[in-house]
Amino acid sequence: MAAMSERLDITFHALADPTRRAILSMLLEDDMAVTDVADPFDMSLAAISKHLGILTRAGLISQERRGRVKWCKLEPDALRDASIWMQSFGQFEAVNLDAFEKFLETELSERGAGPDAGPGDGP
Amino acid sequence: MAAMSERLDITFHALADPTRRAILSMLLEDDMAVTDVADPFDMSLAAISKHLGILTRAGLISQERRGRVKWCKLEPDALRDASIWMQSFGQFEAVNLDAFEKFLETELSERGAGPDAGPGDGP
DNA sequence: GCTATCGTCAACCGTTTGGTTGAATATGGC
DNA sequence: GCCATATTCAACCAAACGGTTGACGATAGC
Repeated sequence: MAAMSERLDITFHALADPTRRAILSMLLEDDMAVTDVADPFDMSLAAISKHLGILTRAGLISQERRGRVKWCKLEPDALRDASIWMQSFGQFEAVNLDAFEKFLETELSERGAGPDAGPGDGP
Repeated sequence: MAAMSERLDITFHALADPTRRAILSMLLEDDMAVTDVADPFDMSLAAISKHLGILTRAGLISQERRGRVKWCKLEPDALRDASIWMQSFGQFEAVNLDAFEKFLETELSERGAGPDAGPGDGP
């Protein structure tokens, strides 16, 4: 399926930039306006706007305009295809399977505890 | 952790190219020599050699020279960090959790059945 | 020792990327 | 209506990307 391949291109490319991953981390905590997203970065607003466009095209976030403010919201589902693609490479390695079992365990036991700083990778 | 961020940059960038993902798919089935990897692609050997260099630097494959032939081997462990990073964005979404539980189920039930064509995305 | 094969290197090319700046386009509040 | 705020657009820039070609360095086989 060619469309799938293109989607993976776009998704992985979007994730291959530390600024964009940091933005995703920030959005884990809450929806944010574009200006607020840009605030902690040592970079022009226009640059952040471009990054947000790339994340939006990848489906990793959605942007909704309310008044003059555009709100950015994380869309974690978009990661699923890429994540599943990646896992297909691990499925014949016992080590990797263990890693995912462990992930699920901690995921389940920590369920309900709010995020504190996201997965790291801040600016 | 800056080193972690850089590793994610390199890993995701390596995955953001259809040729490189196709190479990984091919290596799922067996280890291959550089020339054999290049064979199905409509592209120069030098170009494939560069792609293999990028995959190697990302730790996604390893290359071992035996005689005049250089063998390429998949290293699925390198995907683990990136995969775990991705999952951290899904962990507050029940839908995603379900997806991973389902993945684990099918993974466990299909264990032992050899791969037939990899996860697709061929050239 | 020749010659063919395997793979990389170096130089080049056009395109894309990630950033800048300044102007433009809403919308909101008084 | 007017000014401030929020966001994007357009043009530009240096650097990186993905590809080509041709020369080159090893190794294998005869």
